[in-house]
Amino acid sequence: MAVTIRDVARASGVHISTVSRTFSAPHLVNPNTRSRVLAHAEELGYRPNRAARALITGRTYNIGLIVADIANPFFPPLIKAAESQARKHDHHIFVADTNEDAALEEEVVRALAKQVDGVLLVSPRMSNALIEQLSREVPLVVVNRQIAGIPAVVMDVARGARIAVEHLTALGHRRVALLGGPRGSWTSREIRRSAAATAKAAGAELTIIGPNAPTEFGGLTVAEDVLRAGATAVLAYNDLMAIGLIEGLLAAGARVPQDVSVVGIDDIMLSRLTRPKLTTVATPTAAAGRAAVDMLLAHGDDRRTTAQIQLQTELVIRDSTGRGPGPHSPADPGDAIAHGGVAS
Amino acid sequence: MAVTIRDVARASGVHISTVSRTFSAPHLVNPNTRSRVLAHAEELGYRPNRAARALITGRTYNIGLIVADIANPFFPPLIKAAESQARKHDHHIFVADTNEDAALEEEVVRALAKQVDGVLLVSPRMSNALIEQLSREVPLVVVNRQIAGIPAVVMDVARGARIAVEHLTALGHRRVALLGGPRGSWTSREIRRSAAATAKAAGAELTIIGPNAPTEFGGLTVAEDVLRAGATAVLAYNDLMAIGLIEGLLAAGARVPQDVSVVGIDDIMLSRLTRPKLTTVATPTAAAGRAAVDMLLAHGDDRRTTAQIQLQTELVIRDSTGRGPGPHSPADPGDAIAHGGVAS
DNA sequence: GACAGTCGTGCAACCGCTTGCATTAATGGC
DNA sequence: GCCATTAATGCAAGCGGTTGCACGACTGTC
Repeated sequence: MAVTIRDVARASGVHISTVSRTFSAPHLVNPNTRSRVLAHAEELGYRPNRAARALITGRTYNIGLIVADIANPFFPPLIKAAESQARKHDHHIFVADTNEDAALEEEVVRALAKQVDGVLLVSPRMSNALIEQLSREVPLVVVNRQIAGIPAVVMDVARGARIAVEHLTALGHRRVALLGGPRGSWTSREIRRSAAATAKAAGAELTIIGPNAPTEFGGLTVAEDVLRAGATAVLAYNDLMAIGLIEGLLAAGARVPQDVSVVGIDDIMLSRLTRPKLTTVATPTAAAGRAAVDMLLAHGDDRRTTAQIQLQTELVIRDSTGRGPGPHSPADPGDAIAHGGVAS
Repeated sequence: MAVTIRDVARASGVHISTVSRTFSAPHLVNPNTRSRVLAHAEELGYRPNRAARALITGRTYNIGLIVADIANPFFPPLIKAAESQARKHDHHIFVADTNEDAALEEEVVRALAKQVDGVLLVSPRMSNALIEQLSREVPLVVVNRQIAGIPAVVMDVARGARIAVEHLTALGHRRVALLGGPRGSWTSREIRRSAAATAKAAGAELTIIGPNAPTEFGGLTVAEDVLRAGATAVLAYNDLMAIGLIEGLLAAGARVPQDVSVVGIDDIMLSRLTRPKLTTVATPTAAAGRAAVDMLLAHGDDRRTTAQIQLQTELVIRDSTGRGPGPHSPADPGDAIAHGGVAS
């Protein structure tokens, strides 16, 4: 039913190989023949079947992109950037959502493996060992995870967490809570490690709460734990949790930032729109999407690239952080700070 | 390099057709042979190549899903629902983002056509004529558009718009503005038609502003137009625009809802989190995603299904709407209304 | 005018898998 | 004990393309 290369060949009075070359190696066919073939192809509405081509060339011109949860506003800008970058190279993106489920991740990678030229694994939840194994089955670029020998794009969340905690301690906070992310998240571990070190250096106490679901609900449900811990400041694994936490705190009668300061991570669009506006660590998600696609496509050429690139993060101070009970650093004017500005 | 059916056949000492049948028609092969083949397949790590299978069977077990803008929070829940529904039927979803660009939509449909069993076209921007033409090239289910002869899932936004406008006029608003959506949007036309009729019936004046980009920015930039038009109430094409509008109004010194009431459409997650919380028309996006996948898969069986299903919408009254200058209906208690409740 | 070198095209194998048909062996009926 | 069934497997064509190789027709050179 669909029009194939054979139909075009018949109409143009040439062999199928000539039609094939008209599309995949035009310089090899006589300009006259070429235009005749193109005319017939156009007329018949012929479109090369990429899947059939892939069978023999091994190139599908598709890229798989696996995320934990599309509905988490952190991912769409990354997906969008990856998609438009892929399109520039005539590739398409196959997006899959794994519902934060490590087992599903593995299944999806395997299912996609044969129909894509490579897979972008964004914020994976599975183990390093499994990722290494999968990377032997299909070219893989990992985002938000660092594994020796695997090409990766990571955000410098360690620095982000450090600056966020320094911001809080400079404001005079001495009891800080950290809302951990989901189990299996490399980012969450990085944040925890960095926040702990920074808090210690500043002589502040850090209470770790979690792991938690990286959602608004995950933040909402731990509001009581935060209050019970006596924390006056909180760094959340991501903005969604931070926003949920603020809801929970307000519902429990605590004021933000007067009673409790809250810092998120990601700087999703939402963060500018809530009241109070969220102070957060901005991560360059679109840049990460583009970079990951570029790495994957470069990957194809000089086989076994294992480059890893790190993107910078920035603290964006808005309205959800203010002075704590302790002495605050004179360098940091606290609640008199410029709102919405970018620090560091 | 990848292990194929031939490797498994060799290892098991059977013909490739037997291996093939072990996977695609197990009842045709002797249980002993089958388990031997399965054991060798497992050992070698064999996975059937779906693309190769598709070449001959015509079934790819993939579904294309095309949205205007993944970063618009309206879409992710739909995508997520579609994906999990597709997975139940062992299908995968190919997501593409067209950047609100009608020309790109066409290109993407054509590019996907051969690698999917069908395409879900969500909130298309292209013309009906073009959609009809494409539906001859690949099974298509359209979401948020009604075209004779094309299977579709639509939300009853006409009713939603009517109830929203009735809500506003009942509160005493007599000058209502409508922020139109993007050009090419069927939903936008439906809303306009319904809102106009409802306003007329209620003796209110309706000013149409737009078309606009269906984004926060699109709403932000028309805040001045709204004030200039003297409207005391606004119905926006979607929540994102409504939220942007509120920002713009606040920035211009107007209070919401005291000076201007704002109603959105979609009930995206964000709407519960802004201040004031947004009154909006909830659309069943997840249900739409599931329904669309079901229709597409059913489509395959009894060829040429042209069923169209309509999903209901509901007004969710929150904090962005309040009394207007005119007499308000006693049936509607205005700003004393239960917040967050679901009306109608 | 003979020869080497291009250029353009056709031929046929093949990518990994499915499937109609042929073949063989085992089963059962009488 | 013979024939008709049935079950299990092999054979080979083909899905829609790509590509190495061969071949013929032109070029230009001397």
